[in-house]
Amino acid sequence: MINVEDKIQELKERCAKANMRLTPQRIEVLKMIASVNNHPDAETVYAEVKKVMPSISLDTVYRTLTSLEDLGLVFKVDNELAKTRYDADLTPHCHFICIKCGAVHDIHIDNYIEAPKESYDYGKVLQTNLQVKGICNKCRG
Amino acid sequence: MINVEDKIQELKERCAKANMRLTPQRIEVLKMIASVNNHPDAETVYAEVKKVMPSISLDTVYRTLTSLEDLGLVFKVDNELAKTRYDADLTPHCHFICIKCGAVHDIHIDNYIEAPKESYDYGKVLQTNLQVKGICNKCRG
DNA sequence: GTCACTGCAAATAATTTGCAAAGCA
DNA sequence: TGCTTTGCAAATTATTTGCAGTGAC
Repeated sequence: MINVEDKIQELKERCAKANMRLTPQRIEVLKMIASVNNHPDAETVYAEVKKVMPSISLDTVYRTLTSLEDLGLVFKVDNELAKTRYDADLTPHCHFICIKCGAVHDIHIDNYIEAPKESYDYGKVLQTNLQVKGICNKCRG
Repeated sequence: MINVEDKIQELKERCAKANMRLTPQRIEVLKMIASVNNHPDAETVYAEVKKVMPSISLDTVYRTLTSLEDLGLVFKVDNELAKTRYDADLTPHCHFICIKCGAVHDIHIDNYIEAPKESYDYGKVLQTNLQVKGICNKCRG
């Protein structure tokens, strides 16, 4: 379980470091995401935050989520890329995905990645993919 | 490297089994994806296939990609979900993602997932996530 | 011959952006 | 006070869908 207070503290520090302002909207959005254990989308975050801050707008939620990701406080689940890309290589593999520019690099690994046993409880397993997210050398400058 | 001819053979067999027709559009789209080693998006596939089949339309490419995914011949890279979802848990973890309904389940694992050494050549690593794709029990019926 | 598939055009839905006002540092 | 951020509304962009004609089986 995530400690929400710690998260807010992180936000405070990282905003200061990045010359970004600590607005009540950012606090509420982060608080919401940190306190649920599912993976809400922007609309869900919006609906929930609206309960305690009725004046917030959906586009601020979108912008705030982007800011929080830039600060490294939240991550997208399976959706770093704007456009959907396809791969015909079905063997388990590994991708490095840049969260800035969306570049995808194949990473070749010797040892086979196996799906955890628990996976099979959820349904039929078709593919496993270890994704490593970060900022690529080009975007780091 | 993927053997394109084998892929087309698979397509033939799976179409027959699924009562789907083996159209030249499906053959060309699959041939294209199987023969490149990057991860093209729909627009790129379209541009490339248009060279050998000028009459093909972009929406057929979209529909074909969906069909190929249903047949288990191609997979989406980091984009199974229509809406972007966010997660504030930054510890390496594991998700089961249903390619039909988009449901996301956390999978709890004991052994830490480490990013392959090669990852660090591509840039600064921020997060690792093992994703297991498949069809959840609900969608299997 | 039948029914799935295609191409066209129009619709949809998520996300982004320009701008003026507001508020954190 | 100055510059980042917000809310509003309008725009953008990837993707989807209805429909009539076409072609695989």
